[in-house]
Amino acid sequence: MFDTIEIKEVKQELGFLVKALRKQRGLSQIQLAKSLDVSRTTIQNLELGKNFTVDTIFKVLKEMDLLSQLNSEILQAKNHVINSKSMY
Amino acid sequence: MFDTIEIKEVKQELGFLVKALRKQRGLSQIQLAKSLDVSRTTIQNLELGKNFTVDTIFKVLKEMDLLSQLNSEILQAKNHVINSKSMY
DNA sequence: CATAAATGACCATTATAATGTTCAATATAG
DNA sequence: CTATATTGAACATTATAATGGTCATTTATG
Repeated sequence: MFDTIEIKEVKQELGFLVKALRKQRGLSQIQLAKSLDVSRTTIQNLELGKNFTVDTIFKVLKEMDLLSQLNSEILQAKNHVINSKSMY
Repeated sequence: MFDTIEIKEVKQELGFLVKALRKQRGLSQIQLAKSLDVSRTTIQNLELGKNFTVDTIFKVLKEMDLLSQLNSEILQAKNHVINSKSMY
């Protein structure tokens, strides 16, 4: 019913987002990698939708000033769970 | 200025969210792990805010019917980048 | 156009996430 | 309370993400 979307597709979309954010700031993969203290290969794999760790994507989001927003949405989702009765 | 929040803290919050979602559905770590085809240790590390891969958290979000929502927010963020002029 | 910069791809090595197990501490149920 | 289930912790092993390098292709620049 819900979430027929594939994990692979979401990873690819996330990669496209990172690439767009990076280009918006006029950074090359090497420049971004250095500022995050990761390798260019890691940035490349992230942008191409391969598997990667939350540390990697969170470093990017923090650099792009999006980490606080994500945290807020996590807290919001958590409160939603707490305030709703279980249907299970 | 922005995003003084720490990566470690966001990982912990994400772990709390997963734990809340799991308990809402009345599942044990073992039950969730089996349904996602991962080990209990992986679920445990996720809930305790250790490092983990996007595959792991995306499997959880898909099981909890939250993956489509995340994908929508990624697309929204991407469109926001595209439609805004670069300040850099 | 020519030249330089950036990216995608590939590969060997290293670091670490994932697995599977055991055990003590907690929480839950009877 | 007692018994059972669940969870946090620690560990060795395995799988794989991260690294650093090269090279061909693509993209930007003069």
